[in-house]
Amino acid sequence: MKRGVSSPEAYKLFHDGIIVLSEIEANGIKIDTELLKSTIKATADKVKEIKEELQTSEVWKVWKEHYADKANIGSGQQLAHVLFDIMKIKPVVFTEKGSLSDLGFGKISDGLYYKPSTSEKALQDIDHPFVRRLFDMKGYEKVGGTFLKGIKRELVDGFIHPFFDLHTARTFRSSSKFPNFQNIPKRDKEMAEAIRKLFIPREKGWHFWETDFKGAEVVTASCVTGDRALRAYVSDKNKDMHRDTGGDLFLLPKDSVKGDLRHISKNQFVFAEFYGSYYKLTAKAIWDTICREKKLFVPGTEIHIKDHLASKGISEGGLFRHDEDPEAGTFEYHVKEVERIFWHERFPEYTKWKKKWFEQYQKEGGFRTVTGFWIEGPLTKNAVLNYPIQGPAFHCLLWFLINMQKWLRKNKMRTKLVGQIHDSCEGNSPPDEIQDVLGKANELVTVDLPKHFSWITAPMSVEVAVAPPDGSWFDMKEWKCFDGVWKLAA
DNA sequence: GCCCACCGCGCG
DNA sequence: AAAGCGCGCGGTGGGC
Repeated sequence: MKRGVSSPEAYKLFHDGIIVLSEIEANGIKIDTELLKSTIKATADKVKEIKEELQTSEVWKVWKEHYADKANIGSGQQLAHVLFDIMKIKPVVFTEKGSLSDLGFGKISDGLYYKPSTSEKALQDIDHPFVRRLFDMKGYEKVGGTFLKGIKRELVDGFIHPFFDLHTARTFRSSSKFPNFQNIPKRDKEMAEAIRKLFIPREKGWHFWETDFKGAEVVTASCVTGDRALRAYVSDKNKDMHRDTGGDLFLLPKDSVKGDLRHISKNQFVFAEFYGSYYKLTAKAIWDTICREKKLFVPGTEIHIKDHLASKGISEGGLFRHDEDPEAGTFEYHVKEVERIFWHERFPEYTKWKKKWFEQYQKEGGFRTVTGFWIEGPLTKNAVLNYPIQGPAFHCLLWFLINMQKWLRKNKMRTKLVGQIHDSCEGNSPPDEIQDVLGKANELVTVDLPKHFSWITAPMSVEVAVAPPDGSWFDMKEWKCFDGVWKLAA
């Protein structure tokens, strides 16, 4: 295939893909409008209640004295001034862009200074009731202002019809808007419940369901890079790279790494490294976490992980300065070694691929994904190494949507696809179709997909979640297949 | 009143 | 040299 042009296969995937996405848009997704109304009210009340409470605080008094009728509790700039100038709290995190002669922290160049950040993460160590409560309020404002308001605005006859675009993402992923269906709260349980309860099956007695690709990007990375160790990890359910890497990070036997420690290893080291982070950033994030969390114990004991590391000679985090080498005996120094093991001993073939792939990009000015898309132009190194994985992982889902829709039509099913989130598909089914639909989903992913994409050289699998009849998106529980019958996993 | 950059934050 | 990838959206605040 000619460089500079996407392949006919890539074109066909997006051609068929945009049609199925338009059908999903037209289907739309049903909203519990009565619950929407009451949730909007409850959220607004909560915001009002907390705001009034905040306005009785000493901090607000100071704030008011300085800004008078210009005082705005939603202004980050004002908050920064109150906390860091008036109250003399020492800022530790700064925003990306500078400001001309602003607050005078950390000079960038003449007259240009970094601004202290007022994000929740930046302020998490300020143990002040006003600050804590302020972020409670911001949470409810986010729910009400972005999600509830967005749903209400787009409501048509009790349905919303989020758009799914294929022309915006540089990686050849999709995006969604009006409202964005791909950023509905999930991790924060209270937020998740407030919003996901609103999404209900389109007909009485039907199921709301979701199929997810298991580890979509990791499996794709193993195929794209050809790293055999990574392929072994995603192919064998008894192997676990987050656990093994956690053993290195926390100086524990691999078998003992589970729960929170595994979670930290996975999200703050393994995934961060795959996205191109490096030891100073990952070490700092992990050290901050273990200093903050009082209940992080060596599994099966009451020894805090920090004390455990101290017993191994690591009692300092380090300076985490990008212009200085870490000092021996610090956590930063230790993570540097864990990083070396990760890339040079655990995944050496991935490392070779990264080097080769980036050099190839520098020579050609572009590259082609395994799915045939041509990507070119000025890109950062991390982008060059991430795009060829992020795109194809989504293309697996897009192929799934196309072929699921084809099968539904051919068999005159009543089941409807109602949404898509990068590696998951949401649908609604009558009870008499749910078994066939889940069976077909499983077959498409495990059998048909690897036949279609010859680059898939590691097993793809689905995870399935289903709500009881009339249950909402929030009410879904994991289902598994037992002797050919899909049912509640537990 | 409109536009824009920036920040912050929700998701994968 | 770069330093965590990809999105959409709401609010603030400055400029016109």
